[in-house]
Amino acid sequence: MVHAMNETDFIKDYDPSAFQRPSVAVDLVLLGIRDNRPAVLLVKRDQHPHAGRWALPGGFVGIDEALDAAAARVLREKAGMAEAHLEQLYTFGAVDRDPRMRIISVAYLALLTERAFDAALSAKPALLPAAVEVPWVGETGGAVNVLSPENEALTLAFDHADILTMAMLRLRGKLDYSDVAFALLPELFTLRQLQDVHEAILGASLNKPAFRRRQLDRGWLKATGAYESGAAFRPAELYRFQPSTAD
Amino acid sequence: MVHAMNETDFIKDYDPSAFQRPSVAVDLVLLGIRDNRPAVLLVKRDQHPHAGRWALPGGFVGIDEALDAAAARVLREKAGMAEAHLEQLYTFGAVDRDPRMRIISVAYLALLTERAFDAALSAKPALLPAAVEVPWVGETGGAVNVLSPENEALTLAFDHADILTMAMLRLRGKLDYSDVAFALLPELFTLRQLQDVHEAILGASLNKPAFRRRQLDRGWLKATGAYESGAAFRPAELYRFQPSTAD
DNA sequence: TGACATATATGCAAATTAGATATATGTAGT
DNA sequence: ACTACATATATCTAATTTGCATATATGTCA
Repeated sequence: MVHAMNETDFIKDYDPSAFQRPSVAVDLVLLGIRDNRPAVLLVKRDQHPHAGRWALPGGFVGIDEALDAAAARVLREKAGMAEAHLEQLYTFGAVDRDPRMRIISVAYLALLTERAFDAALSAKPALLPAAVEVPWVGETGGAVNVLSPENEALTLAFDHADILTMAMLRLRGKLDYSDVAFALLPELFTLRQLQDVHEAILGASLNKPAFRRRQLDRGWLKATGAYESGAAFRPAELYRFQPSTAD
Repeated sequence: MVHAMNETDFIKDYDPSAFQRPSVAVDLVLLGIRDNRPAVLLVKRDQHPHAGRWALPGGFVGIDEALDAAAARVLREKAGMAEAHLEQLYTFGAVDRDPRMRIISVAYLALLTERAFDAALSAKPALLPAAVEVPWVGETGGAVNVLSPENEALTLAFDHADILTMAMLRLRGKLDYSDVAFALLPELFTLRQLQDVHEAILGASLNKPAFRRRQLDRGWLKATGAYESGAAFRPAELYRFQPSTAD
């Protein structure tokens, strides 16, 4: 970034409220699948607004930091995680979403494998793994319910319930035309595991042969020839996600 | 918004760069269909970065202004338009997207009927109606080409070509599962007009009976019993968009 | 060795979609 | 008034996709 000019020289031409700028933050929906249910990692607020409530981990965007970089940094700092599927979700900019001051929040969706989810919990024991339920309302889904490990309903801080709702609906919407599901699975997985992930996100059960056919026809799955181990019955073949050559 | 506390009391606890905040702007993709092709309204930059280039109309977000409100204001001020379908698109936050200073831009997609598009042009003659082409690349689409009325290729200012590209791809993606197409049509329209809009956005031609069936089965169309006039052949029935009762 | 649980494969009916074709209905010209 | 014409609208059939049931395969474990 070029800071050669004196900012004030031109800011006034463009931005009458240049010295009353909103702050910009990123908030992360750290999503994984646990026990075949969607789960998010939350942090407990210990300060003024909504103190004691659970919230999405977030942080302010540095003046010389790209949005994606800020999201990656929060992922690193708050979840101790080097990498994860990270995609921008939506930007929340209601004036009073934070009672302290004007904060515009760019929400990101981070998809974690079960391993990564648990690793984050170990690295940051203060994180709460909360189950997420998305009721079926009018063909898509309604506002989410967030449940603590003890199955208590949680009220999230700020507008974080809205953010989480949007994350879940977005995930549902993208599920069958994109490759997001694979971000929730380990390198090698069985078709059953893939179906479990889909069912967890959709909150519905799917027809097995049809699901299998669709997935295989997609051309994204590469059979490894290896099989799962430890099963008390016939083991399933392990597949690997391989983005199609055309894309 | 509550400004009761002195901001500096708590900002420092949360934001180490509190006094070096990015500016937040909104940029609008004002999109309509002209001559069965997608078109956007652009403004000419007369100042420093990218002076002379065409850009998306935009404006800074006021400290006490919601993001959606800022977008609506820009729509009003820059396009002289009271209302239009307005939806948030994506937030662009690369550090060097503006060489002057750090500006995070929340892009909005505004869908205009042909009438509204022309009205904006009359109200603000400085606006340029530019045609947009989205080449088919790998199943979805590639970077857009923007053409002036004289068919010259235009290079947009800043990262506005990226914004426009995302707008077009988003529109394509939503076209057949959402009701966006109706935002581009007048109150009353024929099935042919609806199909024309779809074809313009997809950049492909569709099968007529199949399209007709799908649209009618959706339950969003209400036949009026009235027919178009002025056609030199059999006039088509006029339909009205009626959101389904379930949603 | 056989019960068992699940993976995998196959088959078929139902539903959806694509495409072609036929029919209807307005305008415009003679 | 009649006919050509262009397009709307309706109908029909084949192809494709999907849902679901059933059959077969293959591992563990008692």
